[in-house]
Amino acid sequence: MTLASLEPAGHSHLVPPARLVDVAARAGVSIKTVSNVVNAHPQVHQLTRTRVQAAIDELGYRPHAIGRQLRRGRTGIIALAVPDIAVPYFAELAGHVVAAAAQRGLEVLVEQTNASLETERRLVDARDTGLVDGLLLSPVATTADELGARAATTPLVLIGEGPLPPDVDHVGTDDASAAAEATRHLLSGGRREIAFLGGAPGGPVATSDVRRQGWADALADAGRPPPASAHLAVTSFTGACGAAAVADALMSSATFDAILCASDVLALGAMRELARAGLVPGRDVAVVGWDDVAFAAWTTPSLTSVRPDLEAIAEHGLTMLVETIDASDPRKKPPGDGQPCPRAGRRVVVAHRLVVRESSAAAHPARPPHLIPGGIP
Amino acid sequence: MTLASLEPAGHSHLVPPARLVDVAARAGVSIKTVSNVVNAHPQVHQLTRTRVQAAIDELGYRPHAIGRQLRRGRTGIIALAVPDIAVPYFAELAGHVVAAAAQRGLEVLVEQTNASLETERRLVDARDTGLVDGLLLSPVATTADELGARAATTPLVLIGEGPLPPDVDHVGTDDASAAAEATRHLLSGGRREIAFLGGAPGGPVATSDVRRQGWADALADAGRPPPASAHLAVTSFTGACGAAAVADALMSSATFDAILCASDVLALGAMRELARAGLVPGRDVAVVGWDDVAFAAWTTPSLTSVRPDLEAIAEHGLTMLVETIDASDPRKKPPGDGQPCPRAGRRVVVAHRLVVRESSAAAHPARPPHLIPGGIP
DNA sequence: AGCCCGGCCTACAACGTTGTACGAGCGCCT
DNA sequence: AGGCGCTCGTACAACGTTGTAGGCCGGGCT
Repeated sequence: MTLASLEPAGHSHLVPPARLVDVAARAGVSIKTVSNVVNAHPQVHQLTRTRVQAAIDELGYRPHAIGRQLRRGRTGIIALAVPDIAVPYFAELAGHVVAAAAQRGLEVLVEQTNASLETERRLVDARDTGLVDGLLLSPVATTADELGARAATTPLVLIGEGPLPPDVDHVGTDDASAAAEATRHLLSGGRREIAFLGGAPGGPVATSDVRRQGWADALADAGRPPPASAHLAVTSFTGACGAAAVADALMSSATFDAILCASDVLALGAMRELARAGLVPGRDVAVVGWDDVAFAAWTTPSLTSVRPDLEAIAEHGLTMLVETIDASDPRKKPPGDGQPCPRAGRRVVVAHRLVVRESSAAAHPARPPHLIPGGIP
Repeated sequence: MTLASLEPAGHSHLVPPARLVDVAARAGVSIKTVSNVVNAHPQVHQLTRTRVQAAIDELGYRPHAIGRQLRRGRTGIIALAVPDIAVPYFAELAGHVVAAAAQRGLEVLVEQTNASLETERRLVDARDTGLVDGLLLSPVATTADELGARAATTPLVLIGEGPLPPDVDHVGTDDASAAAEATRHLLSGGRREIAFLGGAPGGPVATSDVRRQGWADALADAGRPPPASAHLAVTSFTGACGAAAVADALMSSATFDAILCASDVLALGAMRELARAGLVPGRDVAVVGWDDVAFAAWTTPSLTSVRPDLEAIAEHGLTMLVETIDASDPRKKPPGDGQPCPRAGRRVVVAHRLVVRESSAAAHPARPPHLIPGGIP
């Protein structure tokens, strides 16, 4: 054994990485035996195993992912497609998806659709085949509609709300119930004129429609169906749009003492605009956000928000996706192929929770809630 | 031509996708000719090209990414490794990286290191070879130190601040200057006791050290070197830690009329704690954040913040990475190999800008700045 | 002694693509 | 008419891995 043979795995980039054939030559066995050692196949004698392992360590051999993928027909990579990874909600979702994927030994490729139909179609059509094993897609409404007709060339699970096609797997929360729950919370706090801030009805952001419906239903149930002026519409889920919509509403002399917002970012913009108009959010106007992103707990006043169980969404979405991938693998024959292929159009509804904070304090408190010491839940 | 041959590319998942050999058979040419058509090689007769293209369209052929990658020795995928993609700063960074990568026809694999040394080492050591062409890494300090010694098996560019090894490419902002600039801004607004809120000195988050130094230097230059009590230390960059550190400082009767924070999230927690203690952020205590993430413009008061040019970081980081990838490709010989390989230890410093908002208003204004109408920049 | 069987290892052939080298056909020039 | 060069297309061999089928060898059985 030479000294050179003992140098650590880290080698200059001029030395090409070791392959199976290199290890095989050094250990004096066939490449298949090395492969068997690497993959912990039992059919290798203990002595041989030790010798091969030594060669592997000496050469710093690492399996080459691409060769392996080509042979196995799997990449171990799934794609996560969201409109914009910089949006806090999608970033937090991605965090959970990446973590859940890592637990399963999968890698996550992030795609940004910019809520563009064309981009989403391209992803679903899987222009380059085989790059990813499956796709986790947060679709805009129109694409979701299409998906029923279009056959996906790659396993697919949808994330989010809206009118979804019946034959594609999907995981999300029950947003209508959540919106109704948030609305009832505001009513029970003595709020009487509750506005809804979100995407325009029938717009590209279907999420808003479902939440808006839950809000309208809850108000109708309470005997106070909302007037048209209580719908505050935005074109995108940004602080600027939230503030602008509230500014418009204040200008048009619409009256409200609470706002249910379709996202925390919108809520933040709304609270800012209220303050700018001399109204104290949480006292004069209650505000409820959606998503419960990290900053919601630390605004002033802190933001009441609907918190979807993102971990469960990631977990169930990934589980379904992996099941579909396994089932669609043409190489592996289904062991018990009796069951009629459960992989079409499953719906998983995960939990949500209304996290109550200062921004939705009961009407007319003794002191402005955002100044009450110890007010943090 | 049968009817079936005209059916669109979207096929059932039971039909295996078309390969080059299928197209070749249908067009009556060799697979290499099909390959030449797909890759737009000029050596194909126009007539043949048309015939092959027809066969491609009829079969809905898409190149198989893995086979291609194996042959070419490239995957077209780069990894972006950040401590936590859910943190707004890293999410926004990722957004720019993904966008810049898409422009270059590259895909981005997101890895979360959880600021763990072990995870970062694993990524740099490239356990599986060949999966990604290169790595964009936002390291914790200790790993960065190691990188000089450890030979990376994959092209590598570092993002961020701190004591970085001299022989690895790096892109970031001049945080010391930015901190000094922010400090001078506070001084010029009449602030006298300026605290710094960030990671503990010498801690794992090297970013804090550089910013802290710039702050301390600026104060020293102004003849007011900061006392030890002006260092507010956190263990992680969360709203909770920011609030707790400020609470501690208020309790210990440290005096300050301004806080320079190492991140916007910390600043948000700090502002909340100030408000809870009855102090109005932006009036009684000025607050400056860092990163200028999306929510900074919409808090109340809106947050003055140091905005690094994330787009430039993504752009330059990716450019360097692609250059290194190209240079380290063993198959392609350097055309003019005269220059001595520029791919080691380059430093790129991108611009930053102090975005002044309400939270750093001048001391003792006539009215609380957060109530001034039209106060939004 | 001959046979079978199980343990251990190897040869071969894919997975789908593309660079290299060469060959067939054709027109043009001498 | 024969040789030359050009255009277009093909055969082959990789890239690195792993499933399948089969081979060799020793021990236990008849």
